[in-house]
Amino acid sequence: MKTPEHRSLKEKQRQEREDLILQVAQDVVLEKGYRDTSMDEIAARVGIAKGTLYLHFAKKEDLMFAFFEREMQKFLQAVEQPVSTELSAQAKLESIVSIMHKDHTGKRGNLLYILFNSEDFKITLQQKSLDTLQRISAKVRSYLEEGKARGEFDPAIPTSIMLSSFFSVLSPRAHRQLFQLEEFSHDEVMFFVQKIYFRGIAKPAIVS
Amino acid sequence: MKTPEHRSLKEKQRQEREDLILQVAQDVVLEKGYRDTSMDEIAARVGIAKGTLYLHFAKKEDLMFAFFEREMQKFLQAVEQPVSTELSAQAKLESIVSIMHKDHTGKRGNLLYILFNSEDFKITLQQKSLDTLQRISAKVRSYLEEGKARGEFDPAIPTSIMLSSFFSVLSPRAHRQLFQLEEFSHDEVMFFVQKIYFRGIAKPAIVS
Amino acid sequence: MKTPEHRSLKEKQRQEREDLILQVAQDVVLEKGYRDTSMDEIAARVGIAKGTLYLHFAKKEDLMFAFFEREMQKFLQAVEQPVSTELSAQAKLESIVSIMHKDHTGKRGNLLYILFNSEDFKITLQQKSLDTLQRISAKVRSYLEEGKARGEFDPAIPTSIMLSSFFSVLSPRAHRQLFQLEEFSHDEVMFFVQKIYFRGIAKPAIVS
Amino acid sequence: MKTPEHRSLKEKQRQEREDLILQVAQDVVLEKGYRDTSMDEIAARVGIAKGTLYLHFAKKEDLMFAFFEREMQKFLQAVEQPVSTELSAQAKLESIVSIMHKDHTGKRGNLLYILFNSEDFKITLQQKSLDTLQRISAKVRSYLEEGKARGEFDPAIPTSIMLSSFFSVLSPRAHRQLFQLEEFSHDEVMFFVQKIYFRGIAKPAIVS
DNA sequence: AATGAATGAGCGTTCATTCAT
DNA sequence: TATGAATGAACGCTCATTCAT
Repeated sequence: MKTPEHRSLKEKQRQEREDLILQVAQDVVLEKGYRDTSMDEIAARVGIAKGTLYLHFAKKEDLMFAFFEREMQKFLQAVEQPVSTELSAQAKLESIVSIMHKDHTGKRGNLLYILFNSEDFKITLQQKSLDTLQRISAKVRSYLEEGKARGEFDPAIPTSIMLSSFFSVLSPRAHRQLFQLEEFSHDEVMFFVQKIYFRGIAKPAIVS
Repeated sequence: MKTPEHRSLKEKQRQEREDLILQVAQDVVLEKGYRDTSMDEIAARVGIAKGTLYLHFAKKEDLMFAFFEREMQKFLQAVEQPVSTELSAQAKLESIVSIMHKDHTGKRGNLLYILFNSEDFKITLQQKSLDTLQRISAKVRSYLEEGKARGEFDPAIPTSIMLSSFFSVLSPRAHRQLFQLEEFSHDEVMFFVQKIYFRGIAKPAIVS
Repeated sequence: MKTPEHRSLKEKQRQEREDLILQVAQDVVLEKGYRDTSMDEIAARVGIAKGTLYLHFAKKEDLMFAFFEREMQKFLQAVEQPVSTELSAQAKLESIVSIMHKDHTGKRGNLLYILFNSEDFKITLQQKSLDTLQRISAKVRSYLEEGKARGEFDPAIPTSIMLSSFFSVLSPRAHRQLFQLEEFSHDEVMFFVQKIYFRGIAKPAIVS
Repeated sequence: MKTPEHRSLKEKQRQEREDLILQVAQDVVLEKGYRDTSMDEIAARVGIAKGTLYLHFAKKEDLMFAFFEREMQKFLQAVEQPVSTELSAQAKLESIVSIMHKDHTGKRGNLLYILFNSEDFKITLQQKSLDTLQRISAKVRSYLEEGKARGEFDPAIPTSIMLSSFFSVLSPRAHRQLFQLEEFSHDEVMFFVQKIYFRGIAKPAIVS
């Protein structure tokens, strides 16, 4: 007899397993990269048969994409969280940076980076909607524009270039070597990097 | 009869072929990425047999590494070129940036990026000496220190963090999307990015 | 409480489901062929779990064989239907041809053909009794003999060869290309094919 | 040093191996059918590595198609051999039948039949040109038309239907059971089958 | 030294069959 | 009894590497 309890138990177990698969996949991808991560190895590490993997994800790419999308969605949600309009544009952007760096081990950032740059995965990424990524970009862009309008940021610098620089210099991946060296704490690094970035885009004082 | 001349002639030919192989490998990797570059294709494009490739490089990774190393050496030589000591630290760093971007198509930058991030190659790279990369870093670091000493750059920001930011925000790859969109020219982009970076690390004017 | 009624009710339901499975299997095999018919799809279309399929048929081949056998039985029954003895042998054979072609879409004929020629199924077919097929053959053979005895058919042609020719030229599958082209109607095609066949085996007029 | 002799020796060996592969493939397909013939098994039986198979044929289908096309080409050539115009249409068609039955074991006929009817292979066949098949058909059709014009065959029967019947009743496959039973010799069977067919399509004597 | 045919481990994916529930 | 999640052997195909010539 099927009761809702049964169903939800099954569903819960299924979800747990799916999470485990994604977790293991993440580990392997971090170790070996996208191409060298085989479905065999993921299955073996999870402790299930290869076929079982395919009950959860129809293709290798789907597995990887599931992870990627899940993370990006979390990011998007955090980014689109309503923020007090009284905050400065810089403060709003800093809150986004802090979301990006929430994961202290940097695992997530590394993983997204690997997937984002993987030769094969790029195709999947293009096929599937880039919507989430674009919405994230759009939010950052809107804060940059707002900062310009408010006189915080230099209107002479194109917003696109500010945006591109934002993601390149403030992403967790960019400074992973520093984090590993442990010369500085994660927070210290980010404090200085943000200092550099926000000074860099700041509206220059008027020199008479 | 084997004479030294013979030997060196042979040796010269061998060297030339090796260069050709590396050149071709570069082209193919740029077109297809690391994993989709097959030894077959390299051999075919060079016009030699696949076996001959293996007389020069025992493994695919070795070939790629040789190539990577060669590019880094070129870069290092350019970077270590003596520069007029009268130049500002910023000017010296800008000349390094211009070396990084010398190649307008971004070929070299892309290539190094692909290899540097390539999944299997990472391991090779870690095993082999990172000496060349470190010497390049050291040079940039020395200019940064010099800038601090001269009062150009903010001594409050750790040099390591300046260095890490330098490579993340000023590398050709970082802004490849902008280059592709062709909203801005390559030079425009680099002009603004450098503006951001150097303002970002500049010694702040004393506020009384 | 298990009563005979219960048993037979259950048994009846079981039988109904088995028929449904066979019916569905037929549809899928016709659409996709033997090998591309998966147990998954059959179960899904029937609306039962895959495991349940295996309570009825231990192997895929068994299911297919059951189905094959059922069709052949239907055919045999039709063929063995008593016929007026006054009919000519040719008329009797023509009624068998019309049974073979009864189904205008050629469904049954196609199906038997697919199974009969299907690669893996061949083996099963050989292992299981070919009894039904032989009884059908025997009936046709008896009509051919009868026709010879009556002076309708040429006694100089061995009956085996007439039989073999009967099934090869009069089977629905043989002329499927013609049916598809729709240059001729199904009935037209069969009219002419039978004309060819029966003229071919007819007792020749005595040439003085 | 490469001499023409070397090349041609290599080429000869290659050709021999290719023939061997096709031979083995034929055996396996005859035993197991198209789908159940695995590249692994072919390689194992030939005594080469699986990869080597792919040096000769890029896809499983290509291997099968190579065989199919080769046989059909042979057939076409024989069929298009110039024939004395003085021969009757029937004699011309009989010579085609004798070509079809040249292979006494019937192996070739069976193989072509299996391929021609294989669910997967059909696609390949449709993609590749059906030119050869059509040219063979065209030849037979032209002889049938000729026979009608000459008063040999019945003009009341559509040529398409004669053609379809020709291939269904006169193909080696149609009577394979008879050949196996060895009740009659191959030639006897064909003698009678042709008798049936040609009588069947003959122009009827005028009945006054 | 140079060749390129041959190798075979490895890949992603499928699906008939099993079995704990 | 009925389920459907889990299995794992098998498939077609690729390609870095080897080795007889």
